[in-house]
This record gives sequence, C-alpha cells and structure tokens, in this order.
Amino acid sequence: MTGTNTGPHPAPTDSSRIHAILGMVGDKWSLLVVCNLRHGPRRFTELKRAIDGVSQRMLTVTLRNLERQGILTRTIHQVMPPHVSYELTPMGATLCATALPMVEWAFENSARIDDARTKYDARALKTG
Amino acid sequence: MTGTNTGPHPAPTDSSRIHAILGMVGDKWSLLVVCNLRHGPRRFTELKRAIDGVSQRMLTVTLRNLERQGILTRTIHQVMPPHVSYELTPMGATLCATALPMVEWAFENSARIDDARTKYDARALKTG
DNA sequence: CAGTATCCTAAACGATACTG
DNA sequence: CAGTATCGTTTAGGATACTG
Repeated sequence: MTGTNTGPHPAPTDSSRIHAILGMVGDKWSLLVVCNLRHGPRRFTELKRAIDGVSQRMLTVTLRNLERQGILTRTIHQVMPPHVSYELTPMGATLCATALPMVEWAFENSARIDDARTKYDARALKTG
Repeated sequence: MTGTNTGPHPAPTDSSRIHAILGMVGDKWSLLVVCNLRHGPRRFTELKRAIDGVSQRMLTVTLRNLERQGILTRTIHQVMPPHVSYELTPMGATLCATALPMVEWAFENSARIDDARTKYDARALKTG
C-alpha cells in the first residue's frame, strides 16, 4: 500500500494521511457526485435531480471542494441560457473507478445491514 | 447497480439509500478500521496503535457502530488478563475488499491532491 | 486492558432568502 | 440557471476523568 511498508499492516503515519484524504474526497456526497459523473459532463441541476436528498448548498459545497482537490472541472458555457457543466478529471476518473464498487456494495447490502441493526437493537434492549 | 434501473444513472431513490449506508459504514474511521482487520482478528489496543490519530472515544464509537451494522463481531476472551478482539463478519470481509482500493487510491493520490489544492488556492487568491 | 461518562467546541448541515 | 449569504440547529469529535 505504501510502497515502503512491507508489513501486514499500514504504518501509523499512513493512517493520518489516508484519513485526511478520505475526509476530502471520501465523504458520502462526494462519492455520489463522482459516480454520477461517470458517463460524462453534467449540469448543476441534473446532478441536483439525480442525487436525491442533497441540498443546493451541500451540492455547491461538494462540487467546489472536489474542484479544489482536482477531482473535477467546472466549465461555464456562455450560451443562451448560460449554464455550467462539471466533468471528471483523469484523476477523478480513477477515483470513480474505485468508488463505484463501494457505492454498489452499499446498495446491495442495505437490506442485510438494516437487518443486522434491527437484531442488534433488539438484543441491546433485553441486555439493558 | 440496482438490478432494476437500466438507465445510465441511478434512480433518485437509490441515492438516499446509498447515502444512508455510506453514512453508516463509509466514514473515514470505519474504512480504516475495516482495512486493519483484513488479516484477521485484532484487539482494541492494537487497532488504537495501528490507526494513528484516532481517539479512544472515536475508536469505541466506530467499533460499536460497525458491530451494530453487522460488519464485525466483538468477542470477550475471559483469560488473564482479559481482552477483547474484533473480527470481520463475512459481510465485513466483502466491504473490506471494496474499501481497500479506495484507501489505496487515497494514499497513492495524496500528493497529487495536495498539489491541486495548492494551485486552486493560489488562483483563488488572484481572482479574489 | 478496554472501555464509559461528561463536558465542551468546532464543524456540518438544512432552511430560507436573495442575485447576476 | 446556478449559484451566494446568513442564520440556527444538530452532530462530530477531542479532552479529561473515572471504572470493572
């Protein structure tokens, strides 16, 4: 993983670095945005519609953040009516490739997780 | 992705569901914990040492949460001195398999991201 | 060793209103 | 259309002290 750490587990310093990066690009809205750009550029309103539940503010914040980290580009088209499109950079495309399996995992396992949580809570009630 | 959605993008309802699941198991500490259990069971203090920067409280909270979602099991060993070990469930192992590439991506791209951020901020200063 | 409990601050987030 | 600005609430999370 590190290129220098040959042991079975990451060295301590790796964790803080990884943690920082995951904090920048690995939050839930960011992964959903990145996955929604996998087929090419999309406009603000398209993303807003596609990512159900995201507020206008959070979508703006997330897009600015991803642009800042070099994950996507923002292009203003001076046509009538004017509009803005977002597109993955090459680095963003590689993130998309690794993020998609995670998103698919989340979808495929949602029922199993709901189930586990219900059981855990029921057991916690009895135990106290 | 959904099994029923054949379009190029996920249906609106998928997003909220995926968002919820990612919020439960996809946060940064959770992914690091899961990855640190990939070679088998580990004890609380081992994880604390391995995941540099995590507070005792956050590690406890994260572990309880992952146990609740059925990602890992918690086992109390009544030996002297007594200790507790954590181990991935089969579902946890599949999460680990999809999370590892993301964590590796984060590590491999940290320099590139730092770079992009620096450039963005420099440009933002000039533009205002 | 492996936690729990409490306090407290900073960040995330939603709602709403306004704009080029 | 694609935002920005402001406000108020909720949540995350660190520090610290204590425990079976």
